[in-house]
Amino acid sequence: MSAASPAATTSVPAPRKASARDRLLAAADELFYAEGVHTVGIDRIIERAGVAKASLYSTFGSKDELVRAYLEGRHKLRRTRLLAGLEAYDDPRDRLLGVFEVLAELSGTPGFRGCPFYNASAESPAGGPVEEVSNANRAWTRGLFYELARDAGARNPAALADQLVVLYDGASAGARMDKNSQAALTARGVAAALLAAATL
Amino acid sequence: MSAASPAATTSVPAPRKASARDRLLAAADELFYAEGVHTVGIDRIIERAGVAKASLYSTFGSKDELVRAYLEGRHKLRRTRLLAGLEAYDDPRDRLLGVFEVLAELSGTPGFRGCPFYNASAESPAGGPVEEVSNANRAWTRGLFYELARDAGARNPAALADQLVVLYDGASAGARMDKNSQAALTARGVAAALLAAATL
DNA sequence: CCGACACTAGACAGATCTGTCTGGTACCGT
DNA sequence: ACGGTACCAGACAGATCTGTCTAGTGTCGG
Repeated sequence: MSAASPAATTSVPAPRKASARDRLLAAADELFYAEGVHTVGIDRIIERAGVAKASLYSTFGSKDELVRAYLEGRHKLRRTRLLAGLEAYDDPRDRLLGVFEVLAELSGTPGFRGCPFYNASAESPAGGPVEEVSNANRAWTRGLFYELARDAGARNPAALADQLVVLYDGASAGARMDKNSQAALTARGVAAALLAAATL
Repeated sequence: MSAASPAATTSVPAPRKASARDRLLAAADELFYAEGVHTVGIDRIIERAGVAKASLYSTFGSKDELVRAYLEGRHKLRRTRLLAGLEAYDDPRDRLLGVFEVLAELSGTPGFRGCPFYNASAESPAGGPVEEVSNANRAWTRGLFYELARDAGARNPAALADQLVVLYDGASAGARMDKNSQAALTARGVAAALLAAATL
């Protein structure tokens, strides 16, 4: 340990500068999401990341695995963002509707282009890594809605979760296609009505 | 009418064999929808269509224009299928819900892969032909829901149409991602509840 | 000081993509 | 019989894609 010089340390975790891996993931995230995984070539990614091509292939092995890593990053980010957004609410009903508020905020930001999993899936063959991560993401979303529906006292939380998933998917797709975040608020309104009816 | 010899005629409209244009469109429709517009190359299309490359370029001019023609064909087909499906119902309420039944049937067929416009849009740059045709298709859908909502006696047909669009988008996306047409029936159920509430 | 390590720069191979061009065939109406 | 039209088969050009390989740089622990 010792360490005479200043900032001597960060013994294990953090390199002094963003690692090639992190810069690659950041560049892939921006470009893949904005333009599609198939449209964006390796060369564009390494150029934006300022990284050598050999580093990409020694780190990820193939473009497919970089795409998987990109989607896994999106999955993790989405979970933390959503859970953090729900912390603002105490009432179970507000927490459930809060999912749509997080989506409304997100879908109003300039670069919003819909669900990254659906987008990648639309241009990827079935059975690949994209489908795997997408399935995990969808299962997590449905589980979240199930728990929120149960906590809010829904009589049939599984049925309500199915309905909420439809609303969520529709709001995301609609906001993307119509370039307008209104769909998320519309979905929120419907969700509120469904919840009220499910807890009579 | 008449027709002495078998297949004697079809005077003007139909050539004795499917034209190169029609075979190209049929091949493009299958391949683009199943695998994505960017994944499928020109060579695969002309091979499946049994058509020379020169015929493709003299007919459509570019791949982009072939993609536009593919989506325009989908748009037209979707309109006729939907309107034909709604003819089965008289009651305005049934007609409105019939949209979701047509979707349920369609999303249960083997090759279903979600909305062709969304899928193409996910891998195409903004401002191109894909966006144009997509916008036309979405405007038509929303208009249809508006008319159905109005005919069914909704107090605020525009607001109800917005909700129905969200449900429709969500059902389509969910059926694609979960490989299961249940989402359309879930959406139908929600739509029925919304319609009931909107016509109290 | 030195060897391991992480990384950079870029040439290269091989495949694949869009789009063009040449040359030839079959059928059409006149 | 003939010119036009529609079409086919495939070579070709030029760009772009993924992935590999060589060679060199800088840094760090021991």
